[in-house]
Amino acid sequence: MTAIPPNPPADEYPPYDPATVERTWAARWKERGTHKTDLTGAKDPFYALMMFPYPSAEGLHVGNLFAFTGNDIYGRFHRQKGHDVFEPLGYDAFGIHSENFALKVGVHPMELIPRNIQNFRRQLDRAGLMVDWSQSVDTTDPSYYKWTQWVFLQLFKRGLAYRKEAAVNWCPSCKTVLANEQVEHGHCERCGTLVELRDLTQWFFRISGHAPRLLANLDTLDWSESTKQAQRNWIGKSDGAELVFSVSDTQADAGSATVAVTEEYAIAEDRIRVFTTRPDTIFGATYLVLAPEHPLVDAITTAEQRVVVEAYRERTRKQDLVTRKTTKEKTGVSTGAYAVNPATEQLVPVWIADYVLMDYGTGAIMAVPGHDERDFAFAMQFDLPITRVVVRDGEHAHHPISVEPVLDTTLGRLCNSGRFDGLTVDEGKRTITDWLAARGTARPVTQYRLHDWCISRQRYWGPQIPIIHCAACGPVPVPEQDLPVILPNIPDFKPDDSGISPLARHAEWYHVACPACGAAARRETDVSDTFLDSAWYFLRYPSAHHAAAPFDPALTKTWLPVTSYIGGNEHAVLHLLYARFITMVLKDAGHLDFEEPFTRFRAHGMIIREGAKMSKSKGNVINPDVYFEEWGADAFRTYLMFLGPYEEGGDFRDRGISGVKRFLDRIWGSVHECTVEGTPDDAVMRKLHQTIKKVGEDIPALAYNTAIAAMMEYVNVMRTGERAVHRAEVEPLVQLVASFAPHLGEACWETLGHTASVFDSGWPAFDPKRLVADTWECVVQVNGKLRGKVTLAVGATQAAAMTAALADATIAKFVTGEPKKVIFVPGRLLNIVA
RNA sequence: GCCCGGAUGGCGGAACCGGCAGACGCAGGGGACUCAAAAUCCCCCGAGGGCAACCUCUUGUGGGUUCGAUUCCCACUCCGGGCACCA
Repeated sequence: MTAIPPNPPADEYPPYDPATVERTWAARWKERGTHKTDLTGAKDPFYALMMFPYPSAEGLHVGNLFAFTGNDIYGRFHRQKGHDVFEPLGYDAFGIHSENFALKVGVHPMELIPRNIQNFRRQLDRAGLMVDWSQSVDTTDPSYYKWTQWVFLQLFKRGLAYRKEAAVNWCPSCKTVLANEQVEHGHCERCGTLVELRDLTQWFFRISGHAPRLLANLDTLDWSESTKQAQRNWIGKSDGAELVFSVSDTQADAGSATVAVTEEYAIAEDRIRVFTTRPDTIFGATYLVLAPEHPLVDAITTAEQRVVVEAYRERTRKQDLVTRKTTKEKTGVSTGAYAVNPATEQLVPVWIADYVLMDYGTGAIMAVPGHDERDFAFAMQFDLPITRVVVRDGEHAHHPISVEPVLDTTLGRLCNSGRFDGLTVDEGKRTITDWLAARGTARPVTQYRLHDWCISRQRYWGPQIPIIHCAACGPVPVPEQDLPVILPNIPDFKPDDSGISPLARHAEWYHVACPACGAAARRETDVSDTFLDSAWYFLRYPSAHHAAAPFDPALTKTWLPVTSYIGGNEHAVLHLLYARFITMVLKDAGHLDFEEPFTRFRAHGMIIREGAKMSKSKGNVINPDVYFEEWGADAFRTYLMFLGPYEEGGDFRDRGISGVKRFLDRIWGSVHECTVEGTPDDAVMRKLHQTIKKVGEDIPALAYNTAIAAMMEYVNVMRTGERAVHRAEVEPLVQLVASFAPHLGEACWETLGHTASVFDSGWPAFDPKRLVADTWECVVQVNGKLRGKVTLAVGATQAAAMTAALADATIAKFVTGEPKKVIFVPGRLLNIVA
């Protein structure tokens, strides 16, 4: 055992005290304007965007901090790499969430929100983010929502904003309409209340028309695959055909259909259009089913049947999903009407059932019970004919009725399909669609699941939809020069069950002259969805002080589209889809010259705590203030980045921070103790060059946890025992660690004698020649099993390796006789196969 | 049901393009320094066997390809996320 030299005198330099260091540097950054970006003079603009927070009363969530820190490191790194980095942040402060909280605590949102923002700002300042606060946005500021209203008008002008009476999602607790995206499994995303359908006149954005572009562009974007996949699922493309069945007024005598045709029919429309992805199975379509809300239903049902149908409609309105999803049993009613299958020209009965949905396709389906699970269950229930029209190769082709539907027909061939027998499914789809199209009873159709975006909210806390309703002129846009429509400060902002915004109660605001004809008119009282506020905020940051337009053309050209966007995947189908849509529309309107706002997007993971999701009820919510206080922002930031892969998140454990704090302590110590005497150690310098390379590769890949591990490894090598650290060994390390622990980075950089910011010091270069030693350790395997190691010179031949290996007795004893085969991978291993 | 991820020590997690499984950190054990404690520094730390040199087993399960598999292929189990009576 070697003697351990005594500890160096600890009082020769100040100990690492995060509170002092962080206070000092926060003040200096402010003083020196370190975080201000030269927006007009930037040569190499790099827009590092993070999703702006909703300033809740609870204060900054550790999830926010995790997200922002990851973005901050990315931004600081690119600044060191020589880019002009712009890292803005603002507040998404409108919306139901804020309003509900204001109602709960009985404080007006106009009072509450500025208070919350102030608290957020205090916490954000403590976190050491490189945010340029001179370019912030607050969605509730009239200078911001003026332009949100302007965006609405751009859509209105292009016919992309329209009003219609529709069954919309109504949350009886929040007392407002919700977008489809805000309904989760039939429940309100915010409060969990069962959502009802209500018929109301609402404003919609025609996003569905953009579905093909929104889908196709995804292939060109550098985004997290999971996010792109979520958008693809949500847009929901299906290729198929629309087929036409004519309704027959002839009494049918078709085999198993026993329902008599009543005399009451007054058929308004004599054709039923259905959408199918399987036109090849048309010969197996033995009945039709209409959704209860289908416009033809009333015309072909008796009063008696309508009672049943009404019950189905009621169930749909109430979103009775428990009944709908747990019972496999199908409910339906026969109408007694018949339609003509365009392929077989047979009469098929028309049914009404609530397993067919009005808001997808045409609200009517052709049922192919031989090959669809739901149709099969329905046919069994009501004794409807089942025909098999696809058969797998080698199977019997003529089952009269199959006992079970044949679902996987991807490899099959058509049967019972007249002259199309023997075609594959894919051939059948094409050939049959063409054949029917020639007869005028089919056309190829692509369906999308994406619905138009309902943007009206019957609430108070949002930007007014800038429309004036005039009896003579209809809905008239508020002239652009009259924007913004200012949100009045009213005390009674609580919504009621009427479905009308509280603002309607304020006559002085509500009544207004029509901008077109001057007649008495009334203001639109709905506000727009919060997601409209956030659908364009990234366009505003560079132009935050621009009064004449929402975004300055020159600045927009310099800074957009966004270089890098980092945020949570919970916004994969809400915010991220809407932002793409709005950008596309603004491009089409000539206001932008790009149509995709975010060149690169990465979804970060989620932080859980001790294996469980953080929640107030579990009491395991992290208050960042406590950790800032106890460990310092730098250690807290670094720990958040260390606890798992950034894109996956990780498990927060209080005790884990101590390791990171120790790591920062050791850097502090090395910087203060380092010497310029002597020369740096070769092996240490080799490790340093390897570390520079590794960290420089890991940060752009968001592999922060392994970047930190690599720096820790280096510190272990550099500071082993009590060896004297050379200045050249530690100086580049300060540059590497600075983006993780920015206050410490600056302080150490200053200690090393620099006067400018470490973030303007560049990124250290590594020398490829210094990455490798002149010998390497060769792993020796015998029959694939590790049996030993030998040290070889770089460039050693296989023969030299063999000689060295066989000289080792432990290895040699496993080699019996002449080897059959030898695998030698220079730099890696030698495998002797006996 | 369909589409994405994922499963590795007591714990969080590493592992380039198929080449030493368990880097880094936490927790744990031992030691140095100290009157003592903290801090700091050093050593050990997947399981089993052996006095030891060493040996055997081990990356959710079962197969396969390969000189060699955490990594590739096939089948399956479980967990997380998206979509879902979507025709």
